[in-house]
Amino acid sequence: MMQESGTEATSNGPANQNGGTSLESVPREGRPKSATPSVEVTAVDLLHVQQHQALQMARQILLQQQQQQQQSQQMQPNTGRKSPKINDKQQSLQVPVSVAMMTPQVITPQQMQQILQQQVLSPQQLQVLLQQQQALMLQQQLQEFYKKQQEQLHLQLLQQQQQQQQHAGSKQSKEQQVSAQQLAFQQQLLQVQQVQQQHLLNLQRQGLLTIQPGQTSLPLHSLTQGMIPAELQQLWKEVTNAHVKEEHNNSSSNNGHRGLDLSSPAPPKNPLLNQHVSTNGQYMSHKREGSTLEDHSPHGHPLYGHGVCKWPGCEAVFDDFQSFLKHLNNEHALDDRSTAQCRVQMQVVQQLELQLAKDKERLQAMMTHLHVKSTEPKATPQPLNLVSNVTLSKTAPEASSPLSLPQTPTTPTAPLTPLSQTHSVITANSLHSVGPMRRRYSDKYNMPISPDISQNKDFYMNTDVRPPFTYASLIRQAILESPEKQLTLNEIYNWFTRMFAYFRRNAATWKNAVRHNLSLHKCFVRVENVKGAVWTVDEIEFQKRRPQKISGSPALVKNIQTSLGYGSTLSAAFQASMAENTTPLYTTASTLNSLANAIREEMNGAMDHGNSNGSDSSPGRSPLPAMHHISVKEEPLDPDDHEGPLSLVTTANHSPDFDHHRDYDDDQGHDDML
DNA sequence: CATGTCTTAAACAAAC
DNA sequence: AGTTTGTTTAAGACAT
Repeated sequence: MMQESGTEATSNGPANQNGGTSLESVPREGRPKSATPSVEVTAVDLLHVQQHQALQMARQILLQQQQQQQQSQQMQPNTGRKSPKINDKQQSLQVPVSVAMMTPQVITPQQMQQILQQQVLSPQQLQVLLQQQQALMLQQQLQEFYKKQQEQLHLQLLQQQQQQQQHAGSKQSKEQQVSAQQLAFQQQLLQVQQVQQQHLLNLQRQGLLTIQPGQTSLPLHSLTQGMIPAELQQLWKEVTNAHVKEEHNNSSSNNGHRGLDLSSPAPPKNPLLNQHVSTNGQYMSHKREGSTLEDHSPHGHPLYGHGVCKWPGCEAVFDDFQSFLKHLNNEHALDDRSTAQCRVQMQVVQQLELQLAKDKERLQAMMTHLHVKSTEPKATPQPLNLVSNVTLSKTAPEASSPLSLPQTPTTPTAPLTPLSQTHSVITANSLHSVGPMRRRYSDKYNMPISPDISQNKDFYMNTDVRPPFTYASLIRQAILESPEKQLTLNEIYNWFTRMFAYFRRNAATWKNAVRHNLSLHKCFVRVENVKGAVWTVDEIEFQKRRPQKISGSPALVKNIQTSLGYGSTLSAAFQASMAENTTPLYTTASTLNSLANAIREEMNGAMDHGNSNGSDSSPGRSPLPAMHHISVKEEPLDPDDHEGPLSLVTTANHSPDFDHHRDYDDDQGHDDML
């Protein structure tokens, strides 16, 4: 119980950190409040701040790129591809002012275009950026709309008052008119509020905005804060007024005009956009269901749903479709505003499509890359194998050549891409996500981690990521990397900390684990020494301890191959170690083990690793309780002595005094070595 | 669901 | 007396 929580805590900690340092970090974290202009922290403010952050980032990147570009193409007027505005970008970057929007947060289409084209942002970032842009634009339109409404309302009220005062007893008709107008405005106001609320809700659902439920109520005041009435009014006029005839163009280009609509909050009307968004990325789901609803509307008009006009910012309510159509024709006809909206929307869609295309492309590239790699994995491991050559003892065949080299464990080989994998299956797993740790293990069971380790050496050395290998694998690697294939506990510790940034923390935990593993696994053989003891690896045991699942996996083949070529390699290793250690009795003992095991291995041949062997391997190791304190674990008194090979091993090094005496003498003899 | 592996935690003991 | 090194046991998470 306690352990569990503790476990989770420790394991989560690192995971989180990883997330934070890596891509996951979307602009939602802590950010300075200074960005918020208004005093009270409202939902809108929060939104702004978030957006601001994201945009800030994007802008910075853009700026940098701009500078670079400028440097490269300094005096060139505008080679700009599309618009001549490119020159202005520098400006607009710092104070971006899009046509209809005034707040600095908005990224101009050009900027967006650039971001997209240059792919300076990750897909996720882009996603967020786009979403936020949309949200922001909506927000702004809402602001403007509301502002305008308020002002008009004010005006109306004033007028009304004046009129009332002046013509105290004037005609009712006039009064009625006025009050009717008033009512209309109030209604509109209400609508706006609704729209806004919906919008906010949507934002919340999208994760763009995180506020407590209670806060959802509209901070209308804040919306109007800091706005310049005149400008707003004008803008609003531009955007809202103007009625002409045919809205058909719009409906025909229907898909195009909706991104920034005020009505976006309302259930979606534009399936296309939704599609894009959803195809594109992760945030969607939310408005999906809604869209189908609108089919209810008799004619399935995309701008009409639930008796509400869904034209951006309209939300007028209609009892029947006819009146809606009429309204549509009258209110939302072809004019500057509409076209402008359409244009903007088109751009949005374009960008989304562009992004989608890019992402698709990228995905394709990734897939092909990984595929290719999986087919020709050999290419990578070899050059990198300087370090892992020790691995040879296991991955015999290829290693034979590097064997001659004295390993240089410490030299940081220049690995390829850090994330490249030897075992490149294209599963999400193989992208060994930085996140959670253990789950990946099943794979690595089968695989020779060594190449992977060496390939990603730099990566693991510098990144606080938990390596996807078991302690046993790592320990083995550490030991095998050592010149003498033996390490003291402390040296193992050091290897861990040296090779993995991850193991520079929580020392108590992982050290305990290391010790535990050393003791637990038969494959680690402790050889005593004056100074204490060194640990060696019994390759055979190591191999033995994880056969089952191998079936089918390429690793299996490799393993089998390995085992076949084993004898020679091992003997080579043996020779090497012998050469290094002049008369190391203890070494001899352990190596002897290996050798014997190797022989046994060869005898058993390929089937050894398969399943047939399961019978002898597993029983062999478990029932050996007694002889733990003996320096060489190879239990001489193995109950099931059936296995010929094993008994062979046993005979080779078992005699009790062999251990003790020898240890003694050896130690002294070996001190120099150590 | 049973089983095996891996990890983490922790108690203990012997050696340093 | 405190630390290191080893050994064990227990238990939870995962994968098969």
